Amino acid sequence: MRKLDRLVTIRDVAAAAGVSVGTASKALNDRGTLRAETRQRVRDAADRLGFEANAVARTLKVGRTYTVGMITTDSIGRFSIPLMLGAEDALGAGQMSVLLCDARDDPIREQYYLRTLLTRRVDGIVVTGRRAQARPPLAPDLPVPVVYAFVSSTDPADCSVVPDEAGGAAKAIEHLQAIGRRRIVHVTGPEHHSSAQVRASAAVPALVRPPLFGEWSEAWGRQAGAMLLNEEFDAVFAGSDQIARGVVDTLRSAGRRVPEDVAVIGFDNWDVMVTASQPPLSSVDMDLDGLGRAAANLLLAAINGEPAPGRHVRPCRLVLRESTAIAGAVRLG
Amino acid sequence: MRKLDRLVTIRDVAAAAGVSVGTASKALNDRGTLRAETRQRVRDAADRLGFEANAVARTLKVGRTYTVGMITTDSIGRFSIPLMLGAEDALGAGQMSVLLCDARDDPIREQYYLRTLLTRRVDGIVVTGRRAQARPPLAPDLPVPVVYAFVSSTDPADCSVVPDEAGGAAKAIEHLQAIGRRRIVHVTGPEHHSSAQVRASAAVPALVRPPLFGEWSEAWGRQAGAMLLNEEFDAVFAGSDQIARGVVDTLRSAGRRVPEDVAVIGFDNWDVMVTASQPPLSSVDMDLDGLGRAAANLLLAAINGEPAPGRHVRPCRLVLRESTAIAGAVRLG
DNA sequence: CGTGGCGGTGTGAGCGTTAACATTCGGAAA
DNA sequence: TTTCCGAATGTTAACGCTCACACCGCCACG
Repeated sequence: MRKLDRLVTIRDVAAAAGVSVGTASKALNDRGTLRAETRQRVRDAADRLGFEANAVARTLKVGRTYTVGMITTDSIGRFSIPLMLGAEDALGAGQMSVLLCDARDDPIREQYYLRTLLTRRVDGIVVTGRRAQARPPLAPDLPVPVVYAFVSSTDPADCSVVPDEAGGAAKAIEHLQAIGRRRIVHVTGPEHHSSAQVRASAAVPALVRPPLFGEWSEAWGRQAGAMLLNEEFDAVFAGSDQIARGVVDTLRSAGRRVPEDVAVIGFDNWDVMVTASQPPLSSVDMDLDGLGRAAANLLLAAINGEPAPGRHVRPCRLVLRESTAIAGAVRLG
Repeated sequence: MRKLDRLVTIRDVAAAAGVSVGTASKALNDRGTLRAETRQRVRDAADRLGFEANAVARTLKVGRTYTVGMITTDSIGRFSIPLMLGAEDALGAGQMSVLLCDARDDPIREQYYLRTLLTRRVDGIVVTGRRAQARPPLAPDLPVPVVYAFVSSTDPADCSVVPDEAGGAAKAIEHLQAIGRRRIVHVTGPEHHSSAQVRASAAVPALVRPPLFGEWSEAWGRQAGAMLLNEEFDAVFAGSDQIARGVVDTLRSAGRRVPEDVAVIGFDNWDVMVTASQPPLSSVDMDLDGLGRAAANLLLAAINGEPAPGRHVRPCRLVLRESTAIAGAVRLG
């Protein structure tokens, strides 16, 4: 009796327990008034038959899928992952499942996925990923709430949650100043990239020379380091950990000591870079995991009828390591 | 008329087109025999009303969800991502959507997700992630096919698809020998990790000294490099790109030239490491993307009633860069 | 002129579940 | 004894869609 050719339904359970489907439903969902003995009998039958309620049928009846779509605009990369995980975690706690869609920055793919998600009647959508600039809204007048995480929508009425990159940069600068550095330089990514711009703008009042814009790579960090060698400076604020590492490598092989001669702070707090660098890098952490979690919670709230439109800015955290550890200074992490 | 308080259903479309629901269904799905004019009229009505077929209802009727679950056993990391993307891509081409589950190597979470997926009536499940060893099956007697990607199941009857790590290691060794190196050393990850073991075993016949087991980190690479400095060798096969980079850094700062004095090959072909290293690293590529894609296709086949049980081994590719580029030798990618 | 066949369309059951409503039955109150 | 109430359970109509089948003309053929 254990094995059927089809999956076991609530009717099978009801029959096995000698009750009607309605009663079985009540017993399994703790609704209505039932004798404790009956309830138990139904549950035993369900266990015995290996019954798993069909979420599809339930969905059709009650109108909610308890599923959200997650569209990543850039190809899923180093930034999307913590975001996704944070979001997935927060959503899972809310009994939500996540449909994964990798749109690869291709508008056609994105629209295709959007239709798929709507067809599947997701309760909401979170859009994540890195972008050089804010992105246009997914589509106008969607029947479900949408939250943008890390990327922000160009429509200020959309709900976006983003890190306070300017604030993070400011923290980095302040720390460098706090350990006595006055001649700070900034080397970062491409000027057309809004992250590079925002971080640079926050840093510029404290800089001893104009920011060096380039790429987000270690190679560029090395190159910039070499360019700086005949200038006078005692601190580098880098736009990314990779850049920072490149800079550090060049400086050290040119005989400069880090942090004694030059203190260095990176950005992203990417474990691989930050710990492998010699010395380990102080860095600005955007708390992408928390960002994903926050986005998920905003989405859950919106689904429950309490939308929070607008740009939500979350603080960055400065993580200190040896690359800014001067004698007597605090050292963390 | 455009906006209803509820989503527009096929009845609305049928009514608007002046036909019955059955006819509307046929028109929208290209079934049965219909007058071209009728078909068009229905479609126009559907477009006009913004109709999106309810996949949930269809699923309930036809019994297939066109959804698969993807469970990552380790927390989603550097290895899972290309796997996931490859799988997602291949599945998407088969009209399948992917439910993402991050089990974080926690059996409780894994079972929870498994139940969720079964409840949602997924058509199949792919299990991905890195593991020190083969993992036990998800559960016995699942009603849907399961494919393990990268990890393999301890049950040989399960369908797993894994990279030919031994073959990859052999390729690395052969290449080193082909460029004339005879005194090869191997430094790799922890001995209890099956990847380290397998790769080392394949390399050991060609080695000039026993493999150095340690960690999967750059720091260990540096440490091992230092340990090797007073030995005689002309090539290093590293168990990972991070280790390789650590080794290279140490060797170079000790005055050894790479590749002239010592040729170095890494493993994983992780872009960030491989290109940032100086010189860029030759490396063994496990083609994780292809692995994910293959896993997805095996799953699709199994769903369509053509299971391919057993361990499927896929070849690795050697990617050559400057760290093994001796004068006159071929240089790629 | 009757009949069969076929193109075109409508009808209705059913997928598995839930929830509103109906029914039954025992016991307490009148 | 009748009546009524409430606890316990049964019945059934949805949810939106598809598919097998029924139906209805019309034309061709015998």
